[in-house]
Amino acid sequence: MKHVLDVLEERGYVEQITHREELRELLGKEQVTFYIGFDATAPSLTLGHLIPIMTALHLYRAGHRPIMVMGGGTTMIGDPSGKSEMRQLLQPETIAANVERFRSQFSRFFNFEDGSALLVNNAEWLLDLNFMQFVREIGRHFSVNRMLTMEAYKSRLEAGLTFLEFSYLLIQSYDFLELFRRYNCRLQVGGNDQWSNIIGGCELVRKADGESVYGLTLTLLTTAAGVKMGKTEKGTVWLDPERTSPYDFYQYLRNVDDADVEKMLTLLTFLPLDEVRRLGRLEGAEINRAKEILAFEVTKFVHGEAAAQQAQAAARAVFGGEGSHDSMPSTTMPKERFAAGLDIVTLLSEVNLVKSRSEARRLIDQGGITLGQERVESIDRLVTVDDFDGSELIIRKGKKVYHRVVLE
RNA sequence: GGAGGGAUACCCAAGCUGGCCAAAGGGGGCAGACUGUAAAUCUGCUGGCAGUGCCUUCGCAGGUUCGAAUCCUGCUCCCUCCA
Repeated sequence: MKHVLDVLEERGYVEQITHREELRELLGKEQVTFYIGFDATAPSLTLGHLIPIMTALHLYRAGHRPIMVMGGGTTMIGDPSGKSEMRQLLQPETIAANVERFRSQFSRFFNFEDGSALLVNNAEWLLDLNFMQFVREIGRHFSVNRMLTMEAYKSRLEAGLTFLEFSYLLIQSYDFLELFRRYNCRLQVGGNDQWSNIIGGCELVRKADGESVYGLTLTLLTTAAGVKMGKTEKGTVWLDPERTSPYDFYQYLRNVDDADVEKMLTLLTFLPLDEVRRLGRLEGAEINRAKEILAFEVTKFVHGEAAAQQAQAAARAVFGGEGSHDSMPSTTMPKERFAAGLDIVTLLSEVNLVKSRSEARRLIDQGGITLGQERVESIDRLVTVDDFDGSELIIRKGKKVYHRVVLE
């Protein structure tokens, strides 16, 4: 069996490692406990979080023990790394609520029941820290001179950095020490923007307890154009189906740039590399096949097979013209509403296809609305029962947004 | 605590010798054409309501004025330098 570090490197997850050879040897000879921390700044994990999750799973499958650390404590501070301005401080209740969401989302991917994987919240040991004690025992190991030269703070040293945030590095470093002491955790994995924080932790454990621990950073999910992946016009692509429906999730992946397909397949699926390479080589319209596989596999991973099947069927129905429309977003409206004809602008805003009536007018003026097969030419267009195909009417906005109105 | 600079629409950023400002320009986004549910390109749109009129908007609250993003007062937040 291939060494797990080689697998991670081959698939392009790894950005930097502290002591590569030592770590490789350690991972090869015994079960290693490692941790990945997650900021509890949002009420759901996002597409980008799949990178650390996939990495953890690769290690997990190779027999190592993951600790998924939820930042119930660290989020009280807010990591300034790479940020150009200070984050809004979150309320403790909000953080606690976010942590609970994460807890259930992580449970999809790991088995926390049998102890093969652990789920912990750093609020447990951070919230009640005593400042004097902390500064004396932990603070003395950190050089401010050194911290000031760190790339992660560069933009902040120009724009302003408060001590609150500057202390973040110590807090996260302390996490590593705590996890090392509690669980013999010897490896911290994180996004590449976490490099400074991770090194901080490694050095702290070394200085405080004289033990060797390691750090490994991951590539960030970006498009070929260098833009952070997982952001859309509607905002972030969430893993929570209530925030990003499985259909939209599927569509997001189905529509990635040609140039990104191979990378996404490598990072976000478990498909064998030779298969990924083969799919990545497809040209022209053929590459759509690879995109379908990407979308299906990742949706299945996150939302389960049934949801993935449904999303795929819905997408094919809409774009391929076959299959049923059942999974399309739809609104049920009473038949009487259309008896005298309902004006198109009102209809569009009632089914939430537009944010305002002005937007609806604009859209229609520009030929962006289609009812069934017919493009709407006038903003005065009345929609009647005759426009329905049986009891349903498919409204299309632009090329990709569909909505079904069902009569009742 | 003292001195100076700043806060403009989703973001960046003009305007700030008062009316011609719903507010230049860029980015982003949306729509159209071309396509492969791609990229690139070109075109249009991008506060709300309503057929060219009205309403809300230029950090917040007041004031001056026929009229204010533009002038005055107070407040909040941010930055820089000094203590």
